[in-house]
Amino acid sequence: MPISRSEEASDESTLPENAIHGDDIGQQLVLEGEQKETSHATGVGRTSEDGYNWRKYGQKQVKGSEFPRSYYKCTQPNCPVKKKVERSHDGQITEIIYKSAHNHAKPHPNRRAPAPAPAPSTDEMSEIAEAGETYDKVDADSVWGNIQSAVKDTKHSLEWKADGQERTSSASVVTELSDPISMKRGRSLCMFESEDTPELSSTLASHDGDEDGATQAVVSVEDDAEDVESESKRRYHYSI
DNA sequence: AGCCTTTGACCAGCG
DNA sequence: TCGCTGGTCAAAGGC
Repeated sequence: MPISRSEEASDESTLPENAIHGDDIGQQLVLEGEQKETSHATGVGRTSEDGYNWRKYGQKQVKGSEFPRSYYKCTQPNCPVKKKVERSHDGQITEIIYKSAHNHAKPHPNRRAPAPAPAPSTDEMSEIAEAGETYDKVDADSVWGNIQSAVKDTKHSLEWKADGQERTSSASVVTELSDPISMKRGRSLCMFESEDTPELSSTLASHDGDEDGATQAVVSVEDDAEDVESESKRRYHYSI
């Protein structure tokens, strides 16, 4: 069931750029909430959790987990990014694995694509190109570099009986900054690392052998169901 | 009309 | 070599 989170919107708007800058080899990981990603149809609202647009291209029941894993691709034309998402029966995301890095800027929240035209192509380009400085501009809009929004909704913890590994999941938040820039930004904003971030374990693995510069970011969302209330807190003090 | 989700089948890697 | 598993493709249907 779709939990209607209040907002994807807010997510998006609040969730800013976890973008990475293009070539970086980036490593990024983002944790998303669990909103249903797509409101469907053409239009706005397809951006999900991390602000990018994703298209689901497959789903499969994997062995270790009792929940199916979904496969998504970034809809941006030349963006190689893919992500695997596992979610529990209530729609809560239990794990997200990103592969590769976006080579484009994050689409604007209310806009589908970066607008091909006229305008400014500089915007996104510049972000990619000179992230550092441009960020400032961008910042105006979105302010922080890359945080992830969290997951919320923890209803119960489920047990992953997997083969041996057990994990309770429900959701939690993970904040991870891998980009220097973001780091910097994060720091200046003092937002991450909420003191109450429960246990979130995130693993980041970069394989550089895989595909050129391919990266994989694994985000495991585990958490204590009991923290439900901390959710709000968890929302990271995002304050500008 | 366009794009997305769903779902079964196919393919490749590994033990 | 065979079987298993994970990942991707592609057709059909929906919004």
